Amino acid sequence: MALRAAAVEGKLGDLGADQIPAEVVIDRPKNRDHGDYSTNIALVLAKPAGVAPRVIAELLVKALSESADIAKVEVAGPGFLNISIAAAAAGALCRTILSELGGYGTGDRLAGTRVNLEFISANPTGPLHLGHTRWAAVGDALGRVLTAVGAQVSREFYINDRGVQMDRFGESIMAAAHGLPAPADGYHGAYITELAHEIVELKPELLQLPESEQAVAFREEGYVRQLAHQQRVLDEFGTHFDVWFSERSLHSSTAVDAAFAKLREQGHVYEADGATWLRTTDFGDDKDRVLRKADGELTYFASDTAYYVDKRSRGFDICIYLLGADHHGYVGRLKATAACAGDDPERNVEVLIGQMVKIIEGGEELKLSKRAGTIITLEDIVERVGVDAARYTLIRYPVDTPMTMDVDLLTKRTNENPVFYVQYAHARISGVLRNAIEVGVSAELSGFDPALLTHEREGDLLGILGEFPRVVASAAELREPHRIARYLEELAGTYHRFYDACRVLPLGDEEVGPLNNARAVLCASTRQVLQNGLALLGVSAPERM
RNA sequence: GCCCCCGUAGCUCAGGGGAUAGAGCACCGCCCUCCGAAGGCGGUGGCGCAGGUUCGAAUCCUGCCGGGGGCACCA
Repeated sequence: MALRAAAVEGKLGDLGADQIPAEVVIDRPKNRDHGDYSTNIALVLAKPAGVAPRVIAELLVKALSESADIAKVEVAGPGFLNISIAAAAAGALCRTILSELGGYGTGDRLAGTRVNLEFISANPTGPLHLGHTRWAAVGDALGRVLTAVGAQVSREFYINDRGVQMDRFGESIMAAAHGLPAPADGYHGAYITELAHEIVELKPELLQLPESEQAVAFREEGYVRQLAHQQRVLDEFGTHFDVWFSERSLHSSTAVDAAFAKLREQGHVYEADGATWLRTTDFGDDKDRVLRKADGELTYFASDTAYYVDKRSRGFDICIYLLGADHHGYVGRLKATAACAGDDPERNVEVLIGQMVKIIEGGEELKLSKRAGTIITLEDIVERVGVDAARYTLIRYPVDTPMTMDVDLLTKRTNENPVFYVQYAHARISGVLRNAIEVGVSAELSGFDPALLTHEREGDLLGILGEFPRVVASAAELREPHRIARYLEELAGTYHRFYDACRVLPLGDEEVGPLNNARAVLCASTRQVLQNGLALLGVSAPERM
């Protein structure tokens, strides 16, 4: 595709001269009649060149039609250039896919960029709920997508293991251990009693401790178990973290002091009313934030700030935060904090805000979890629909739109259910390829003749297979893993239509011919791309269903 | 009051300035003696409103209307 830029330069010398863009935007037209690819370059250049778009387009047509890979070039509408690729050139894509295998679709757009991806970051005081589950799926997929374009990604879970919530947690378990109801504003739910029983069984001596020590002891025991529980649940969900970062560790190390020193150095820290403040209003925040309260205690904001400074000191170029909609107020202060630390808030900090998730079953919204008492947990979801369906459907929507998970839909095995639609395509191809071996049709590249793939549906399939790398790149760039899912649905549909129209294996006692082989190669290529895409979502690609 | 998100088909939602705005469901009608019908094909039907930028706007900007969420020396 790059050949054209050179061709243009000489002929457009008329007026445009050297302001010809290095890259030309090439689209896949929605309408098949407009060729395999199209470009608006003539429309874009018309104004600066002072030449009618169609004149420029005609020049390009001449240059392009010299290529053997291009079957047809046409000027259409106001000056669009519609390009059709020769079958042989289009089919050669299968060679690329089947030699790159799992590497097909990856790129180097973010090579050398170090990304810190923080998500979920729940308190270790209870089970993970529906909102966390969305992040568990999306955050993990985003990590995979960023990695696929070359970024060095560290996934981090920030453990809020400090502060009054932890104390309430300890007190609640202690109360349960004594058979008492949870204190006001304490934690409820069956899991608290379970934790209490478990701890008492193992360490009955805790019950003899003085009350204040006892609450601390229960807090710590509960903390260890609840965190381990979250880790296990996430592990089973297929979401893995590189770093579990404890808020306490910020305070036991020199991180907080280091962060304060850095901020003072930049001149944005001041004292007022006995408290220590960060002047975030210097950078657009609506009010300054307290770092250390008048009573000497550090605020939660102080921890956040120290954590951010720590991330940057560990060498991350971009710190991505995935937060729930109820935290959108953080965006301003997070960016301002970065600015206070001397960073570029536009480049170094990115915040993705996730909207609410609802879950319905039998037409009714689910609100109760047996175990957690009130909230729907990650485990409740997995129990109902399984890991694949949960992950897929949570990733399938842009995070900034509220979404509803429909349990009944997700357990259906029809094309209403996008997870199964995509997985089914994979299983279907797997079945065809299994049969191919039996009847002696080869899906190997040796002897593959791409020029045989001339059917319209074959062309459609090749076209969409070729788009995969661009989809991955844009999903990474826009931090939108849902694009992968949408692409896979389109790919699956295109395959089903191909399958319907193009017989892969010979019928009855027909001889095996080169077209059978070529189509089998196309099937294998499609299966590979489905696998690669599903892998980016952390969803399995079953051989059979 | 200030801030964030969202208004696209009857429903659930896609759509990074491009040509005739897509998919699933729902409704009507088709396609299996043979590769997985867990599928495919055809029909019906839509960008909240008003301006602006542009050769071109669902997309970018402003205002309005309608819905959801958020404001802390809490965590």
